[in-house]
Amino acid sequence: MKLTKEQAERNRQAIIQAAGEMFRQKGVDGVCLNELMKAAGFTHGGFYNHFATKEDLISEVLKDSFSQQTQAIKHACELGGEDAAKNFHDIIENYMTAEHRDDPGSGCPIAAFAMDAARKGIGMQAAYAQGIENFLSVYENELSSATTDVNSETEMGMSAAKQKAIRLLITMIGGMMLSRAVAEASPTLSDEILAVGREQLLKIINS
Amino acid sequence: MKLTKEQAERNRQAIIQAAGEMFRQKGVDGVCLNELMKAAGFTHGGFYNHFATKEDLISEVLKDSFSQQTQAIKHACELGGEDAAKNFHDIIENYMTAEHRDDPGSGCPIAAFAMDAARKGIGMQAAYAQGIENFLSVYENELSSATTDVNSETEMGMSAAKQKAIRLLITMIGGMMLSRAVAEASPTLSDEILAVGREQLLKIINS
DNA sequence: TGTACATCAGTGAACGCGCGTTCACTGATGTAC
DNA sequence: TGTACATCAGTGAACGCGCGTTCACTGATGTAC
Repeated sequence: MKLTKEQAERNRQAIIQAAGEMFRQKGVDGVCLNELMKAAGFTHGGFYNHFATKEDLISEVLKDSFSQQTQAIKHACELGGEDAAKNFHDIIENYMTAEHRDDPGSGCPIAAFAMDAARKGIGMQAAYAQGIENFLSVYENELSSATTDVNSETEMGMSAAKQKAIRLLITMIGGMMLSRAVAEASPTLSDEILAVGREQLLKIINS
Repeated sequence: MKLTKEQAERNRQAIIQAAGEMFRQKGVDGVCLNELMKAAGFTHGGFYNHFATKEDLISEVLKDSFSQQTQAIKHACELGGEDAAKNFHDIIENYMTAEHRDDPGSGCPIAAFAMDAARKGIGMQAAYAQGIENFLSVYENELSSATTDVNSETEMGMSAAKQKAIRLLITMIGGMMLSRAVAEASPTLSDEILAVGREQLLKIINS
């Protein structure tokens, strides 16, 4: 039962899509190929028609997740128009929410894959680091268009825009991961972390 | 070859200690009982003389790691004396370093166990959340002793001290996890993240 | 205080299960003539 | 354009390995008399 090239490619994308959600929810080691293929609508043996190894799928998933996220941000910024401060405000209000916290599967890959990137092999970490670099330059660009003084060098040897971008990233990822880490056991604390994180992010934007 | 009660208890502590380091390095799923017991100096079969299950060990390790960390902070604050700003300055300079980043095994359990807490069962998350609550109240206490206005309520429904403590925690954990997540693939970016995180933390202390 | 017995931390082999991976097979698609 | 054959995505059983856990056994410690 060979399929058309187009159908085969759609199936491949379906596997990547399902893996993207499940890996973000449970981690790359928390998902076995059997349940993954079942979620994508296939039996597990067919996996190796599309990918050489699980490792191979993981790097495809990382590339895919990061490019989707970067595209989404760029798109939001273009839709939002010239007012960079308002664009960031919208991004933050979308990011630091209980909905995002409770649905990692369709959420931020930087928060979801940070631990796997730190612990898995250099291949995965390289894909992850590349994703972060791209993400940061989108932020930098948008920040640079907002004000003029952010283009100046700081005593830390990087542009003020990059510094601000990293500050935002640290706070988003730290807030999201911490609020997720206590979400079930201490829902109140989890909400407080989100609220403080959001307020801190707005402070950074307006600084 | 039964041992004295004292020796048996020392051996149990040796297992917890080894597990504490290895779990922080590789995650609780990244360490098998065989290598764990070998690292502690035993054969794997003896594990169940001390713990009912791996789960059981994990919660012992969490309790132990968090109490050690809390003790260390309290101790540092007492040694440092009354100057709370200087105490926090010291804590931050110790935390946001390449040494800490490159040695998670003897480092901060909040950063090391965040992902496992989010994804493993409610038991582990409860122990983790309790550890964070304790940690936050130590910070709150120290912050309250520093200034007077931090005791005021804010519009967010929590004390200014707690708000500040959460801000510090978010930035420490976000900065450490991110810098670890790219440490091998992008050492320059990893260092930049540490530097920006440190500067941001000092800014929070002095605000 | 000495003797006999129960306890229990340690050892190392074994079990059972889940996982990543392989394999023989199917049959529709795409290609060569 | 039609026919014959190679390709290849899918299926489901099987393999091999690693892991958590169990088990029979050992022998020094701790306890009961």
